[in-house]
Amino acid sequence: MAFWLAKTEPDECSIDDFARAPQTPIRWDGVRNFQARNYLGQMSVGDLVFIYHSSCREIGIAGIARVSTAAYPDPSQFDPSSPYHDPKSREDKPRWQAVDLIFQQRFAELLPLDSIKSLNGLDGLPLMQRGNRLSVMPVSPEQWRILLHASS
DNA sequence: GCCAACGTTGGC
DNA sequence: GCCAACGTTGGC
Repeated sequence: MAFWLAKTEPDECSIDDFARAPQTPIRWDGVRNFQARNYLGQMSVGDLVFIYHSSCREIGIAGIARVSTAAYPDPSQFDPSSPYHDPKSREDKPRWQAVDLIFQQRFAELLPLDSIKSLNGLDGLPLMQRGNRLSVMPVSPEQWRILLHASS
């Protein structure tokens, strides 16, 4: 089993949206960065994903979701009415992928970015680098343990 | 294939 | 709302 971190703007999709319907998978779509897409493609059913709230008042890790469906072509790329539409994508040659995530856990308190930055042992996690824009990233088992421990 | 211009991300 | 960082686009 592998570990990941995925960013989201909570106005769009937050940990509360997962918690509200804990049995209902949410499609993680709209990823339009090649490196992030490649990581999506590496996700397996059962992998755990930190849900990170970005571009909002309380920035940080809000909880955990679980991969319920591995990567498949992101339907929004074919939809001209979607903000994620990509005219370069074709049904027989999709450029972008989505996964389905399902609720796992909501942290009692969000783990703020400030706290994350003060932790030791997270060197190399792209989130730690200033100016980093990667929206889906791998988390090593050790990094996962450190972050999970800091959240409680 | 270089690189300037442009658009987007995301913390502050 | 600002702006630094950085990915993408397009002219050459």
